[in-house]
Amino acid sequence: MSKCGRKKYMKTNLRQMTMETIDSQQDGSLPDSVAESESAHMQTQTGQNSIPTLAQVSVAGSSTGRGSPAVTLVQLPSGQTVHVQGVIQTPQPSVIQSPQIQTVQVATIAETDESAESEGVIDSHKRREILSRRPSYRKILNELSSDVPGVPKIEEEKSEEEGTPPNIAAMAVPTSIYQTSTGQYIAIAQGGTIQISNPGSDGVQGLQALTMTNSGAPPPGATIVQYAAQSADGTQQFFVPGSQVVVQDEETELAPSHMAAATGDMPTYQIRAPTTALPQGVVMAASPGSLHSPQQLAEEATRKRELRLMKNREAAKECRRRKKEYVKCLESRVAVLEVQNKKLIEELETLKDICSPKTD
DNA sequence: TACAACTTCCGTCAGAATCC
DNA sequence: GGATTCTGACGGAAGTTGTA
Repeated sequence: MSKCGRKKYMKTNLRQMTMETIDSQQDGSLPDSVAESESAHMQTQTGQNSIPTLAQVSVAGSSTGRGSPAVTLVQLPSGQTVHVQGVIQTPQPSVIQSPQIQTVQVATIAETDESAESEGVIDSHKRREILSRRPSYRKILNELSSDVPGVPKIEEEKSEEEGTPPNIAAMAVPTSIYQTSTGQYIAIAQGGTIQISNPGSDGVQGLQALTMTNSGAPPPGATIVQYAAQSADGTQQFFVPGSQVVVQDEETELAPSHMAAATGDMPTYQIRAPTTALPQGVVMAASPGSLHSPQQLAEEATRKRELRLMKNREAAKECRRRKKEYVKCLESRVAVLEVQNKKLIEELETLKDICSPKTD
């Protein structure tokens, strides 16, 4: 198969995967692609028939009760036990009872990527909240919820909650917040203080502050800070207003007149003038009023393009991450619905046995 | 071991969606 | 209505897997 053919195959596969994920709610089986990638979550497809899948999953209902997130233990045919924590809807204990509203996570016990999975469980609700902030995803999630009576719609978000990294919320009100490709947050405060926050650490401890001491006010309009994950010499650097470069260097080569802050275990940051060509993906901010020659205009256009490309690069990464999250959500929903379907069938059989007169 | 088929990830572009 | 963000589509690179 040619490369082009492969691309088409992949795209077709992706569409099929999405459709099959939805269709599988009807036939009770997971698509191969999903089952393969999500075998750690719940792999229930064991045959071609649609019914056997339902019959080979045993449920040890360990619901924690009304109002709290229920976790259902599911025994798979292979002996593997999985925790099924409600994502969208919990398996209904009875057709008579009203549905309970929950969120869903499927986690596997004793998995090799246990840490990643448990992290997904912990952050699932948070991520769903993040997803719900986007109107497009809010719509999708609402469509998912609309299938199930009793599942609440996602309400409109409060504007003050949007876009603020949790670790920076308690600090001085910054004018700009940027997230690096390594997950760090960089906040530029009004006074020129640069705050660097590691999201994994405590909100206060993860913050590092740099107070810019360089003389001269930055040119008006130069408010963009760009970050390069790693330059060729192994340092991290980003750019601040005033056509200067803040470089993180593991070796503490201090530049006394420009050094802002480097004490203790903190990484060293230096404010330098950019002496070489900018690394890929890094652009400088310039004041619109400072452009004079056509060459400068061309450079400005190039910088704008680089900035746009870098933003789009990050946006694409985030988009792909959200898409994966969305697919996982669908897969989790399939798993929960399968369990629910099995219980309903069992209950139906029980009722049939009770109600039907014996013909002996 | 070489090779093809396949998978996964990434950057970019273009258009849609959303924001202000 | 322009600016910004999001996302589908495309193509390339690198890794994995099965096979002769």
